[in-house]
Amino acid sequence: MPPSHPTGFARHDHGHCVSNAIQAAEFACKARGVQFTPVRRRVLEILAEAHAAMGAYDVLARLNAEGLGSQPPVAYRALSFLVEQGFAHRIERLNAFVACAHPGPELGAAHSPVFLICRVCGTVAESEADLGSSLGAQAAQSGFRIEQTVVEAQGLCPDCQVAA
Amino acid sequence: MPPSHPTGFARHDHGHCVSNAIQAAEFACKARGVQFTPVRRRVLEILAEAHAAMGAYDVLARLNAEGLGSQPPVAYRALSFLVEQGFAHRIERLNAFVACAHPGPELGAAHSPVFLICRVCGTVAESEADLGSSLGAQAAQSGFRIEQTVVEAQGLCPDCQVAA
DNA sequence: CTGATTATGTTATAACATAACAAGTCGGAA
DNA sequence: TTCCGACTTGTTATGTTATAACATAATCAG
Repeated sequence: MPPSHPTGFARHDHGHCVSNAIQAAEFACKARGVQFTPVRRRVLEILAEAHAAMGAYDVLARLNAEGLGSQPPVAYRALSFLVEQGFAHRIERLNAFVACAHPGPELGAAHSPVFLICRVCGTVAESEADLGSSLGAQAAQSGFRIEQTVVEAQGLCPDCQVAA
Repeated sequence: MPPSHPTGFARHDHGHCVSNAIQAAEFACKARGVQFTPVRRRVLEILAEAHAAMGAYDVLARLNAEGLGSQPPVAYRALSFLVEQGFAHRIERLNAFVACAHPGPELGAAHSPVFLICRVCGTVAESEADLGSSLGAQAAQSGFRIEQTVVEAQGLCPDCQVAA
């Protein structure tokens, strides 16, 4: 993917947002006493740079090219770690992964993100809309206790609407 | 799965709800001028009887046992048809399929269902909660046009909460 | 009947994911 | 220092989910 990509479909300084994400993750790892190893760091960088959903095998190909691992488990382990720590998210719909778009100091704090996926360009935006709470209330009425929510909307991003 | 399963986690007459679903689908297919072939009918029956999410290969195994097809594309084509027509839904989180729980005359009318997935027993309930509209409004503010929404919540159903 | 359309059968392979075990790394306790 | 234990990575093999591509058969309108 070329530089200068949308987050929430707005232009931004991309190199800056990548280094932000890495720093925030590094900080969070120290605070939690978990290791931010070279493979894990590099995978997060790759995701953040792409700024789009990437399949595990796409990530693996990049790692491989850099000598950081050549077998699927290497990529899946790093991705699982990043998802567990809240540094990245899995997009079920695409069998793919994206860097978390909210790399603040509270990175990884439980949030139930909403993803907007453009079906043309594949860009994924992480929206702030919090549906989890209202959904939880509704579900509680039927006696169901929600632990985790996946919300993924597919459609057309602003740019691709213009192009069409 | 054994008989007598929950919908929305409430007991109900299961045989009745299966035949309901089939009749509604048959009616809808006539109205739309599409074919409700034996394979498609049988796959919908299998899903409705299971009343839980089934993988494509589980469905295929059943078809195979009945001489209705032995190769993956047979199952995937039937499932795609059912999903397109709104007779069934795909659960992204599980890579699996369920019969639509709302087999009324307007079967397949665009609804953006919310699924409650029990992580213990695997039962899937289709909730009426409509988050799609509020989400669409939010997304519109950022210029994104939503065409389809997936909402899947994982947690504990009433029965499994008691058991725990 | 004929040709267009739609559905199914079949082979092969692509794409996604994990089990299981070996080997290396690193910090702290003895 | 040396050992141990926890964690991470390397590697092989395999399991699971999904589709491309092409051949055959059923259906239907004209």
